[in-house]
Parts: sequence; structure tokens; C-alpha cells
Amino acid sequence: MTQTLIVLDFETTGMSPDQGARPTEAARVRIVNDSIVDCYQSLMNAGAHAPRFITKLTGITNAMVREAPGVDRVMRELHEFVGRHPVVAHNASFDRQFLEAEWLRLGLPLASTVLCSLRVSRRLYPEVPSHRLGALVEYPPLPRRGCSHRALADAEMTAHLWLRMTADIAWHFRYREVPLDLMQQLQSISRNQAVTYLESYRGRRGLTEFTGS
DNA sequence: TGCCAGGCCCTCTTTAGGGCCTT
Repeated sequence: MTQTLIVLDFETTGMSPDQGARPTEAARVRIVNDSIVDCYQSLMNAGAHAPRFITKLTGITNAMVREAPGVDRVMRELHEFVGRHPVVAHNASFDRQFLEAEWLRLGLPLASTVLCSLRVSRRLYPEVPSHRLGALVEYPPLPRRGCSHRALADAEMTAHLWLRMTADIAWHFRYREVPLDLMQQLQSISRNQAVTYLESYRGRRGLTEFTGS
């Protein structure tokens, strides 16, 4: 069965749309089964001013944003691209609030399940000292290109992290494939329950899920 | 110059507090 996921990352002018922050850049990475099949990013002009420390963090200047396509166009295209596919983001509550705020402004619904790579990684890798995206992709190193804190680079890192987490589950718990509902449930239980859950889930699904003994 | 949000999650908890993570 084909499984498609859309990994998203936003760069913004601040931490919260409730405080007036708007997105300045969006990136999307499409994963089909266990492969990254395409990537895209676009700056966008929402007419919001980025503070100096944000420009320093992301490298995205107000001049760059002024020359970018309008936020409505970029967000409508993103809505069409995502459709009903599940969405993955690192610390998804952050990206979700901007996604929902911008789409709500345009009268567009969020029809997707939203999954959080940060929450899953905390359950799978409790021994890791930091679950920041930049730290996780070094533990051990994953493919990366571009600059951290740019949307596409971060979305690609998140995609590689997601694929590694599903591969690790498949390897350690002998799954032939890792269903999305397993990942969804995994992020909603406590860290202490994770291993027990992964083992019991395999049992409930039956022997056909085993890759071998 | 220093502070700003919100959700998650752990613990010296649950009638709370504080650290982590995102820009």
C-alpha cells in the first residue's frame, strides 16, 4: 500500500500568530513509502516585519521577503499540495499554529493528521541529550544540505529523521513496514510506555508483520 | 537591554514548577 507524507517547515517573523507573527518561508518535502520523492520551498510576503534577531537566525531579510510571492498564493498552493495527506513537522505544534492561522484566514480547512517528529524522537531515543533538530540529525549523522533555520534544509532534515525513526522501529521490533497509525499512537503515549507499546502493537498485528526471526 | 508564546513532558507532581523546542 502506498503511503504518502508531507513534511513541512515554516520560517516566521516570531513565535506566535496570536502575537502578530507571520510566515516568511515555507518548505515541503514529500515522502512516498520510505523515499523522499520531491522537495520545494518558497519565500512569501505577508507584509510583516522580521526583527533583526530573526534575520540573523534565518538569513531571511525583509528585502528578500518584499520581493517574494504573496502569502495568499503560497499558502493556497500549499493547501492544494497537502490535500488530505498526513503532515509531519519537528515540534509540530509550532508549524501547525501557523498553518491553521494562515489557512483559516483564507477559509481553507486543515484536513490532515499532523504528526510530530520531536514527540516521536523523545520516545524512541530517550538517551539523546538534546532533541533539537540540528542535534538529532548528528546522532548519528544524517544527510543534510543547506543552512539550518532555512525552511527547506530543516524540512529535509526532518524527513530524514522521520525515515530513520521508522527504519529503527522496523529493525528493532521486526516490522515489515511501519504503519502510520503506529507512529500516531506512539506520539500520544508516555515515554515509559513506548517500548511496551511497540511490542504489543506487533503482537496485535500478527506474525505477518515480522521480517523474520 | 531584556523580554516576549504555547504546548509538551518530566518530577523533588497532580491544588505546580520548570526545562525543552519551535522562530
